[in-house]
Formats: sequence, structure tokens, C-alpha cells
Amino acid sequence: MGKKSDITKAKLVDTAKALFLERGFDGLKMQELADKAYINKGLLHYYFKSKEALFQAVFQEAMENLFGGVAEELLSDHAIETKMHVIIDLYFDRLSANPGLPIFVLSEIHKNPTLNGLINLGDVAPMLMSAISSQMDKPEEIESFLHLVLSVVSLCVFPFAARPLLSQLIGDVNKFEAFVEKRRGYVKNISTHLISEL
Amino acid sequence: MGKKSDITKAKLVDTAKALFLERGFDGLKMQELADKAYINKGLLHYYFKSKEALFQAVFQEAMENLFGGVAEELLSDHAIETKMHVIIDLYFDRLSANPGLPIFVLSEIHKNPTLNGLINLGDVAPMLMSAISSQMDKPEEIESFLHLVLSVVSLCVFPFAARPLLSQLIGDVNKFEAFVEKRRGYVKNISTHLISEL
DNA sequence: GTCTATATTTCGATAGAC
DNA sequence: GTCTATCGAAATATAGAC
Repeated sequence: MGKKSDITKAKLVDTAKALFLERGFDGLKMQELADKAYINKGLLHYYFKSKEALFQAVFQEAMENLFGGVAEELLSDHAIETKMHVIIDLYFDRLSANPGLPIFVLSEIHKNPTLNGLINLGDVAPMLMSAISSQMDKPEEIESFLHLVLSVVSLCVFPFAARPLLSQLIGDVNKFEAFVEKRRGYVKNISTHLISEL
Repeated sequence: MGKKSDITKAKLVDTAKALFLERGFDGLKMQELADKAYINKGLLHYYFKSKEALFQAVFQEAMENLFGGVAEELLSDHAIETKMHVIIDLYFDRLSANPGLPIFVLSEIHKNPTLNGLINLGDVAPMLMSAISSQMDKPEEIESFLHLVLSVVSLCVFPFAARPLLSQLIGDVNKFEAFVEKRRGYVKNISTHLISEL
């Protein structure tokens, strides 16, 4: 550890993360990646044998970044309202730091549904579902709870997925962050109402 | 009209719509498009001088399909609750018929924010905003109304944007349509609660 | 590890016969 | 209009010197 080559690889992976999230798998070209990482294409293939191998590393981390901790919180012993507030904070924190995450993940899965199985969403989905199911007994209650979780996630994630449009709607790109911070409180507030609908 | 060549062009455009929505601008290759439209690349460039020209036609229609009628409904003389219900039905109807629409539009705008200006969103955004603003007098009320509209749109659109994930969460891809139909009523119901928060 | 050079394929687009 | 043939550029990936 601490070797110069580690720095090179780390810079490569960081650059790949940023560029894949910006352009998607098809949009990013290895040449640009090499340039922005201050290396050349040869070295690039030394660290990752193919574009797909590099992409999968980036995509897997993105998935974990987007879904990690949610199932755990749903399975916790917190009150439902607390759970929702924790999840809301979790999403607003992460997405404020990384707004391109949702569009990247959703778009790549849309274009290549195989990613669903390849990555460990094969674990995440059943985990989430069992987390949701374990909250309730009857099938009807399970479905209601699923609607609640989906609503909360929708309200948190969608503004980031639609960020360019929303920025233009607000009129000033710089106001987006401020708007989103206000929205965090708004979503927390209405999550309470959604719970009382259960 | 009614000429054989019109049929050829129509089939080309239809195929382009389907494939661009499936793979995005970078993901779709002209060769595959020509094959699936049962023509060749030469003829393809006869109808559209470049890939970009063809894409813009498809994208513009997608934008209209995704946003058309919303501002008009917001500007109508309906009661707020009616407006929201109309918009909810509008989105669930359109997206059930064309589930790939949101991810396509949001992803392409994300990758190329210039599309924001190129297409007539330059019209749509101020139009939407003025539609929202015209509902209320004070700035505070305008922002509240914006939150309401954003919430309703989020609840309608997000399940389609996350369709592959949601399908897996439900367990059966075939159940997605049924789930979404139930969700239409759920969203209408909570839209009423959101309005009372104004 | 890191580089240059190159192999190989595929891309978007054009030329020109019919 | 529709086709075949092909151009030139750009793509991913590999080979081999250092």
C-alpha cells in the first residue's frame, strides 16, 4: 500500500466513476478516460482488462451507494416514522453529494436489464422485499407498506433524476441546492401523512 | 401521401423511436436501426442526413409526449384537486403505454444538457413555471405549489423510471402493470392530502 | 508499471449505379 | 427512392520495448 501505482489506479477509478456517471457506458470512450486520468490506453487495459470490467466495478459501487443501508434501516427496531426520516436523510445526504447517481443507475439498468442479475441486486431486491414484508403480517398490509416506501423513495430521488429540468424550472442552477434542502423538510413532513394512510 | 416511400419512412421513424428509447443516443447504432427497419444505411441517410438529425426528431416528440398538456391543465379553471387528478391520469395513461419515456428523456438531458435549450423545453419550462406562478400570488405560495406539483409528478413518474428494479422487487415482471394500476388510485388519494398541506 | 505502436473492428457518412 | 460498395475516422484491445 501507499505505492505510486496505487495512486495511479485510484486516480483512474475515480476518474472512471465521474465520467461513467456523466456519460454512461456507451457515452464514455476509453481515450477520454485515459486523457482525463493522465495515463494512456495501454495502461488502462493493464489495470482493467476491458471496458466492461471497469464499468462493472463502477456500477457495483454506485448500486451500493444508492441502496446500501435502506434494507437495514427498514429492518431496524425504530418506529416507522423514524425509519422514514432516517431514509429521507440518507437519500438527501447521498444524492446532494452525488446527484448523478440515480439517473446513471436507472438508465444503465434500463439499457441492460442483465445488470439486475449480474450485480448483487440479486441480493438487494429480495432483501428489501423481505425487509418490507417483515414489517407487516397480512398481504394487504405488505402492499400498503410497499406503496409507502416507494412514495418516500420517489419523493427523495426524483428531483435529482430530473435535476437539469428542475434547475431550469427554478430558473437558476445555483438555486437547486437550496431548493433541495427545503425539500428535505417538506418530504419529511408529508411522510408523516403518508404513514397515517397505512 | 400514401406512397410506398412514406411507409418506408414511417417504419424507419417508428423503429428509431423504439430503439432510441431502448438504448439511448450512444447505444443505438445505425446498422442495427437499418436492419430492424428492413432498409440499409444508405437509405437511412437519405431520409435523415445524420444520426443527430434523426435523434432530435425522436427526442422532440418524446418531450412533447412527456410534458404536453401539463401546463395547459395547470392553467385551466379546474379546482386544484381536479387538476392534480387529471395530471395523474395523464401520466399513468401515457407512461403505461410508453414506460421507457421518462428514463430516456431524463438520461439524454443528463448526458447532454444542451438538449434543454435546443428543444422547445425553452418554451415548456417557463410555460410550466408561469402556469405554476399564476396559481398563487405570494412567492411563498408559489413555492408551495411547486412542491405540490413536483410531488405529484414524482409519484407518477418514478415507478416507471425504476421499472426494472420495481418489477424485480414485486417478484414478477407481469405484475408490474397491475401494481401500477393500483398505484394510480393510491397517488390520487394522497394527492388530496398533499393539497391540504398547501 | 508505463509507454508507443499497431492490430482489428465498427462506426457514421458518402458516392454512384440502378 | 433504394441499393451496394467504400471511405475515413474512431473505437476497443493487444504486442512489445523500456
